[in-house]
Amino acid sequence: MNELGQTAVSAEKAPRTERGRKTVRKLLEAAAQEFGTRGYHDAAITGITQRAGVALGTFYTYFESKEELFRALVHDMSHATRSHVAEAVRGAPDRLEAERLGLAAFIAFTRRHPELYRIIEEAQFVAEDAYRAHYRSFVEGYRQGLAAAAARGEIIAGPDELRAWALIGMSVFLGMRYAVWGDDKPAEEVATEAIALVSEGLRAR
Amino acid sequence: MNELGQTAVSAEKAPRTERGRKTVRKLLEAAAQEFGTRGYHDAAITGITQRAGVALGTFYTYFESKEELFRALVHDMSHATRSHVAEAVRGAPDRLEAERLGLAAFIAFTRRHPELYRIIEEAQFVAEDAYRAHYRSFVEGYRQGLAAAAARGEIIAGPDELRAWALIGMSVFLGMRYAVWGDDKPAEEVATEAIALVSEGLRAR
Amino acid sequence: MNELGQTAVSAEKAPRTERGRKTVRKLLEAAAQEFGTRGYHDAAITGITQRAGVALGTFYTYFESKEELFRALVHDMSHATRSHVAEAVRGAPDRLEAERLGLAAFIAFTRRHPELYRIIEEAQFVAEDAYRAHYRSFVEGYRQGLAAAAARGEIIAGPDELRAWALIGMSVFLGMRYAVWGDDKPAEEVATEAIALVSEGLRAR
Amino acid sequence: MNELGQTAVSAEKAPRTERGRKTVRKLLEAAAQEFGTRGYHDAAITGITQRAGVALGTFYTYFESKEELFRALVHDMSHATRSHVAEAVRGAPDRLEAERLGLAAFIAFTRRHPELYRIIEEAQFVAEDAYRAHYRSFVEGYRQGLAAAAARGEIIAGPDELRAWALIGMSVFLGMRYAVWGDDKPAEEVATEAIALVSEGLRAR
DNA sequence: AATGAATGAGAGTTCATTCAT
DNA sequence: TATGAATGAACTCTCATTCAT
Repeated sequence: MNELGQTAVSAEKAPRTERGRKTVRKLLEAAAQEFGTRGYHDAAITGITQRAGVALGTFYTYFESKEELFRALVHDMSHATRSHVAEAVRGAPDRLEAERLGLAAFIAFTRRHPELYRIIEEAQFVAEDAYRAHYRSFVEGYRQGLAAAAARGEIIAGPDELRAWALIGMSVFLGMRYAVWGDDKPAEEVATEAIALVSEGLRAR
Repeated sequence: MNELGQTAVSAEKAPRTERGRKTVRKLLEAAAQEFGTRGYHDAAITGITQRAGVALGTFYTYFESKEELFRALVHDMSHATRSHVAEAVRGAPDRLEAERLGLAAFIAFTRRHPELYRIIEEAQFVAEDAYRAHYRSFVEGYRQGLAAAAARGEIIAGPDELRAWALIGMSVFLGMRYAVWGDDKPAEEVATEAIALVSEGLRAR
Repeated sequence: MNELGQTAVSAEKAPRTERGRKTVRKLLEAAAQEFGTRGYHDAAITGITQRAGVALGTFYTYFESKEELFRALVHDMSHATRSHVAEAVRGAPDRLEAERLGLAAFIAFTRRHPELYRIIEEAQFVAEDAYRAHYRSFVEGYRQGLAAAAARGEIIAGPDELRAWALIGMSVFLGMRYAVWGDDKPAEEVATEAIALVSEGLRAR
Repeated sequence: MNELGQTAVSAEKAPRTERGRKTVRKLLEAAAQEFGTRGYHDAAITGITQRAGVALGTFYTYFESKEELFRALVHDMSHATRSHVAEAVRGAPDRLEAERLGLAAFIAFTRRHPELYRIIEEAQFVAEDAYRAHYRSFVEGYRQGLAAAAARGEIIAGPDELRAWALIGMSVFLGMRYAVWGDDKPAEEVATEAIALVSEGLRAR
């Protein structure tokens, strides 16, 4: 979440001074709170500017519209989530361990930033293209990871894109259940149990 | 979708004649269209009543508010989805085949009724309790199925609730990708490939 | 309040059977409750028909409109109030005692039927002509009483109409204060003290 | 009536600039017209904003709701009425003359501002607490005046609160009859005759 | 760069009244 | 006589956006 503000606001409205950059950052942080807790439609521009401690008009000094800001936020958060997971995975000895570490990191991150989860998921109904772009990126990275692992013989070969969607769907729902709705199971444990499922499979031997 | 109207509207406003029941049904069908295509917030009561071919006020003869109707719809659709899948699974020779049949049915159903998918998922942001109730029911049924199969020795034992969440998350995302967003892979094939993943696992042997 | 239904509803809609008359009476009683407790604008026709235990449409079998019913009620209640006071005054030995008895009766009556007070006063804003007619009748009777008493030498002569308005205004406000808002002083006492004021006057002698 | 705007609107919505204060004043004046001539329920927000020459939304920049504005108006007008009467009474040689001057001023004021009379009386049915507060204040001032006069020996002793209610009721009804409904008797004359009644009393001597 | 007053389209909701049964 | 479904005009209130200062 320290990545907020990375996204370029429209050239026209980009802040030109340090003071301006600071205001933009305050607005983005306030917006993440407001959208995350009240949802896109109940969020009010005045709510955002009040949280940010600036006047209403200031919002439009830096953003074209409510939706544009929301998109910027989705973009930032997509990046934040994906890079957080990628970071956690780095240096894993093999793909299955990478899976486990990535999932654990995702659960833990979602637990710390549930508003981020909400914003991304709500994008499905507010800025569908941004939502699709998020998951396409996620899937593409995942797919490559699986393909490389299969090539290395660490996992069995299979339809990588579909497997990526399946594994991401699994992760998202586990995040919803064990990070957003409840925290009745440690992130590590959630990850270990879920990865056991997809590593070994269900079939009795 | 032929189940619409099952849900009791508030006793106060329940229709007392056949004519009334027919009107309620028309409104529910119209609402499914309107909410499904435009989303909750862009959907307008006038849009619903126009589709239904009744006057605006008629809506309020049978429903307390836009949100109450939405909840009724989520409830109906939750039921429709779950019973459709349950039906498809009936008579499967074993659990893994049941999984495959259930997933294929879910994908196919979602392909036929994408508005239903959208309504349920949007409930997350409009009527969260109804959304949670939907997935809790779904998970509970799933969990029992897994527990029974494990007891029969058809699948290996494991944390059934978590496995249920994982498998449902997988299904929902595959439905989104291969039913709502695209139909570039037959439902049967999606199901077969996904179930192969969770049956056999990823680990190379 | 047992006088309800005296007023003829419009000839067109007058009940023709005993059953019909009973329904009209139920509606009038229900309306007195509904208007008296909720006020004219918050009162709903459905509220009246529900209290009366009849269907909505039945209302329009006997009344032209909400306002017509309200007028009928004001008319009935004006009559009820005035005849109740007139009754109490009958047989008083002199005018000042008649004043006292009339005021005590008015306060006691208002205490038993605050909804009646409210309906008449609200008529000022809903059916002003009916309101004016009520007080004109009241004043006219009062004026005649004062004129006769002055002729008999029981009270000093003076501008009778104005004195009637003044005495009625006094009574209405005492009713509001000591019957509708609070009952912290017996009706008899209120009457005795108020009549002492207008009998003897304020001037120290 | 030149006191409009004294009442603080909710801190949240208070105008922060001179321009804003002017707009609030325009709205209050327009509202007094609209409520006074059409009554609370027939008054429309658009009617108020049109009279004020501002857009509809501007109303909600400064007021929470129609009712809140009405309450603000009742508050202002209560103050205006009471201070107008208090002003007229100042410097009266004795209490009975004060009564006469106060009543004459009240009648004359009501004749100039009948909408004010209507707004206060209608408050009984729209904002009863504000209505009660108005008369409680009025009575309290009155009661103190009577008690002081009795202590000075100008009037005979008696139950001051009840006498205050009685005298105010008398005044209000005389205002209704001789200021709002008709002006067929000069205010001075109304006051002189009415005060004669309560000074000397009715009893023949 | 920042402010906050002003705008007005648009939405949900109410409810007296009508009318077919 | 009684029912209750259907109607739609009317109204209050919201809030993203504009703009003069």
